[in-house]
Amino acid sequence: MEPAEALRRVPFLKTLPESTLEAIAAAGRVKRLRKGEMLFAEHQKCLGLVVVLVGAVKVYSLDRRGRELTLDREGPGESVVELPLFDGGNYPAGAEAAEEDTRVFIVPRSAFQVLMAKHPEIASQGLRALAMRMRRLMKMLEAQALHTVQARLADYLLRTAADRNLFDLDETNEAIGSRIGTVREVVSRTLHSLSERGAIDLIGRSVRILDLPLLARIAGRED
Amino acid sequence: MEPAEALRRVPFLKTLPESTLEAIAAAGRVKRLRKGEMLFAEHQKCLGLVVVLVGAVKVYSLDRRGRELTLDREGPGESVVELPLFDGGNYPAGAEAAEEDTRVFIVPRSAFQVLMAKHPEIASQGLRALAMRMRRLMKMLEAQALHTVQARLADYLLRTAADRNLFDLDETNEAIGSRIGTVREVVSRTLHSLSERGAIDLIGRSVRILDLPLLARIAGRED
DNA sequence: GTCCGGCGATGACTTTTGTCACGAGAGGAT
DNA sequence: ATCCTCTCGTGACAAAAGTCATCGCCGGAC
Repeated sequence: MEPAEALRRVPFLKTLPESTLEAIAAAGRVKRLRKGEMLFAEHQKCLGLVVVLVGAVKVYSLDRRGRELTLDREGPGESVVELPLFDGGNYPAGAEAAEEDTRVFIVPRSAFQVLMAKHPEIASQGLRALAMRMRRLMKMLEAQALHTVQARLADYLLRTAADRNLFDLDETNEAIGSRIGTVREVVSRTLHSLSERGAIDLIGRSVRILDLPLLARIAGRED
Repeated sequence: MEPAEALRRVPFLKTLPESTLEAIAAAGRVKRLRKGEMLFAEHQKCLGLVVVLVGAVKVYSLDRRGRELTLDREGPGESVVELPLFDGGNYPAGAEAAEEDTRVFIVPRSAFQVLMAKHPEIASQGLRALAMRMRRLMKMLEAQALHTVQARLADYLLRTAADRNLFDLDETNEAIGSRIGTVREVVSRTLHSLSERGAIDLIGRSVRILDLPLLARIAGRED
């Protein structure tokens, strides 16, 4: 994906005139990363506006014993942790490439600030972008604090399924664990227990939803 | 506190000219609440800009079995859950008065939007306000997912202490539990275990920090 | 082909958290 | 004073989650 095109997809930039986007695209640079390579660490100073061009970036938080919580995963055309871009603070989490040969586009914060001063609509659109992230975060927090692993995993499955009835788990149990705040063994066991309860059918890495209402109930969805 | 004064304290409004604030103050109304009375429920439509005048408002999330997680507590001059104000969605959490005879000031969202259109600096200041909340939320999420109850409680104590060496717990164990994502019994026991480990001294409801480095270590603070 | 590394499954525990039940003290209301 | 109500503390369990160790499978590297 070309930088200018990627920028055009970013929700809080897409209203800008083409010429401005191209000017911005000229002010940034591309960075290539290998899978697992760090893009930035928690507490690090803001790199600027970071947009994924190719591959994916995983945003995560670590505890000191190395256990990891995946906060987000950004694909092409998505921007990575805008937070410090807006408030001038440091990164609240770390990020690394989640795929081989990931490419990101980086525009220094100073250039972005000039842009923001000139285009006040960026702020109001940025507000929406942050608000969306915030809602996701609140859901995650609520789930961590109030739901069991089984509920969180059921929810993960429902999200991954995206209305399909049959789908593959394309993340490892380890990665799923990191997303829902547990470890690989527990993911494995819990998947099997969901299967025993008749909510899903599990063949290898493919999942068939057998009882959608049950799964939704386990996930704690009120709808 | 007078409405105009309260508005003047809100971070994303304080840059506005006095006359504008007074106009806004004239467009809103005061609502009184008794302790425990609900201000709004999760999923409810946005009331508008809500600023606490007197007392305090607790923002919380509930699971279906009634267990509660306190997300925030806003005092006089603070605004309550601005999120839906900015993105037009519904409330992501519920809120109720945390003190007897709490008073809040409510400006309908439509009036706020007119204001925002006229004063673009509200958006950029609002961005900062949301960013701050988001950082708090990320910390909470990280703590829930990766830290034990003991660590979260130690962190709570450090925050409550605010550099003092001796202080009182002015929330009940139940309320503390709701803040750190557990239940009252566990708070009680964990306080005593912190005391046994020599980190604090516990006399009634007053806490003396005996070993600050230890407490910080238990809390998982890297500094 | 053979070896290795990554991944999943699982048994056997341990630790951490949550639940239930009960008793006791403090303090306000009548 | 005498109730009530709220809150804390605690024992006894139960349940949930995490840890450790092992095994088997698969697929890629050589």
